[in-house]
Amino acid sequence: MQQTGEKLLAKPKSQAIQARRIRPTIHDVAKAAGVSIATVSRALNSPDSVRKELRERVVAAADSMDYMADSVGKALRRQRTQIISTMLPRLADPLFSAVASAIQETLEENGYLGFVQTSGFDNSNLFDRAKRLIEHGTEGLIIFGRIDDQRLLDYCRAHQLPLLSAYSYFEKSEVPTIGFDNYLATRQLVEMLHTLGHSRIAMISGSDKGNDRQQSRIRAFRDINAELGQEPVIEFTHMDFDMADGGAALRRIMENHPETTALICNRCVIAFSVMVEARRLGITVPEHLSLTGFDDIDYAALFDPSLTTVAVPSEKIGRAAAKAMIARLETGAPLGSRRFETEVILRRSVARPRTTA
Amino acid sequence: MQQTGEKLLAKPKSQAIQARRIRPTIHDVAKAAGVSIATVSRALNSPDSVRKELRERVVAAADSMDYMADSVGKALRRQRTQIISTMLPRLADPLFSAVASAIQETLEENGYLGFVQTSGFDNSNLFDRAKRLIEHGTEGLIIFGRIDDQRLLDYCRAHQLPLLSAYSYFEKSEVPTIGFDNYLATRQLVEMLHTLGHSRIAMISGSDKGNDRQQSRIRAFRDINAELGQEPVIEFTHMDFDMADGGAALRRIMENHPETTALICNRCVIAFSVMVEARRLGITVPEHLSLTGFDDIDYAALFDPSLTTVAVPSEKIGRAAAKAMIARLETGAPLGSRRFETEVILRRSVARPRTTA
DNA sequence: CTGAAAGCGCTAACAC
DNA sequence: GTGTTAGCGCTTTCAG
Repeated sequence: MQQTGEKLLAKPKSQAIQARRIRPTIHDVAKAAGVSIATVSRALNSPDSVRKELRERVVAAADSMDYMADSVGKALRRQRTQIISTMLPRLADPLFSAVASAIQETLEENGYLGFVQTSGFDNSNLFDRAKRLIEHGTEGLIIFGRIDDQRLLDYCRAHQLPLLSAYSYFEKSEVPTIGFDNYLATRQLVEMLHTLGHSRIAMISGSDKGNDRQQSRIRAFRDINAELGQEPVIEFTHMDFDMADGGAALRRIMENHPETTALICNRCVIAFSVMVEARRLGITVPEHLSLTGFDDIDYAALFDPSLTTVAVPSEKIGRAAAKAMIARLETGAPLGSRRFETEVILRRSVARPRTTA
Repeated sequence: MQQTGEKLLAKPKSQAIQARRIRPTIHDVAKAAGVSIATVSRALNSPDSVRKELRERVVAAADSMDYMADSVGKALRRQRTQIISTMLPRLADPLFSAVASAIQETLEENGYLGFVQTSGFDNSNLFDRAKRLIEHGTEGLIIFGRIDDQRLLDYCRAHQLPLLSAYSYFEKSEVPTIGFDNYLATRQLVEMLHTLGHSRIAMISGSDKGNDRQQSRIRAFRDINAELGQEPVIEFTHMDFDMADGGAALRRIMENHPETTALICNRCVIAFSVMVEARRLGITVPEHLSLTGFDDIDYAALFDPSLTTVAVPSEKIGRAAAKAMIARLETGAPLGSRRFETEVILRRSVARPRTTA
């Protein structure tokens, strides 16, 4: 390596231990091409600023040894990592993985890379998991759902780390939100059922602890019931962890509220497991009981009967979130909120209420 | 900052431009605690080597400013990033996201972090996508399925980048493989159908280009047919991209080979879309046609009729792959291959063949 | 158009 | 037990 005489003194000792350099560095390329490391850097990053002949020599040398500039060194020097990380409840779930996929794709298209971190469904304790992402150079953080962790909010504000909440939209929010209005969407769903003639509607929700989606959907349902002077029928599952738990909730509802004609499940997976149990119990869907899901994951249309759901533009939301974060990082333009529309997709799992009973 | 007099000359110029340091560095902590940066590093990384009083001062200072050691600087110095990356066909798919999830969890538990990169189903062109991961400091690479990209193999060998193929197991392989034997599993599945009395079996496969899973399953099916002196009936879908494409394959089979009594779908999603089409065509499953999937994703049990599949221990494979890679990185012990067992899960979508026809 | 050198944040010799 | 300092790989002034 071309070092000054002084530095050569210290060199051999430490370096000689390692057998052979695992990955070529800019120095190796410079040596091979007979130029300085500065020229290598320029030839590779801003080719126009280097004389053709030299440039070609550098490129040839770099190619011959499969040189890839080390992003770690680059990041340290440039003080930019181009890493945008995402936190979501789980990865092994069609909904979350669809969002994650859209985000990752968008990042990739724009030369970014991202860590994906799972956090469970409770958004009130995100900081410790976010920490690892931040330590590793995360320049922007996208969180699935509302951020209920004050520590994380404080940290990001104090250290100017761009933070974005994706999937749920909130009119007023300390942090920009890109997503849809869960409250509104649920109201639309219930109104659709009302229009069909259902007046005895029950809800099965996932745990609402630290989960703004469930909270908003429950609130919408309670509000509607209150407006009608009805007592809301809500059962909770722990479907988040156990695929089969929706069945138990269905049994509780059918026992305590046999007059129920329509059942709103706050996640598609809940609806699927309810369907299985309904089949087992001989409850026909939709003849005896109408059933709805939420999020319209691909499988909703494949089940028999096909499942009525609220279609959420998850991919669009994911892309929008990633794009917004990239724009923020590139131009410094402040992040803005954005509301997406949802649509009730009426499928075979919903029909007019049974007349008997 | 405590620098020697010389260096201070160059300092103020460049630093003064930036308003305020976004994220505190080890120098900030050192200054606040009135110690050297070395002591900060020691107090945080090997607390025992620092006098209690000083240690507490350092920790207090660090906490007060939310100090997090920058992994970029750390990685550059230590020449370790603790990043293990994964490449898989897609993310928005229950199978792949289950594997990704298991890998990510295992990494996290062990203080590692990982990038997840999607590559599509064709494993013959992985290098360019892997490049970005390698550039960003990936120390070990886990690839879903057999690696058919010679460039990637060459690169990893030349630069000693640990490489692991997960999900598919191969007896002989340049690269260690952790997974199951697709050929064997398919043979088991077909034999089960034979035992039940099926002799006219067809297969619907996904594209087999660069996809060892499909290739092995097709080969097993061809071999069995050859042993029986039968002409194999195989249709291809492009389900990889279009959820509804399984239906067209079913129609082709029912038209050209109406004698078929059992249908092997090489992925669960194919089977689901076939089920939908069968319903539409009035073909009853399993009475008229037995149906099998592969991979046993959670949804297989929820469909009506529930789907017979080959259960693959995807999570175990993911965890094993991640653990093996970590062990390789920590101890230097060479990566080994490992074969997992699969099991045919007989569910309602399979019955004895219809006697008429 | 090219090279020398500084320095990003950190750890680990080395010196005391 | 603590401080000083070199240097990981890179980009980018600054000279020439």
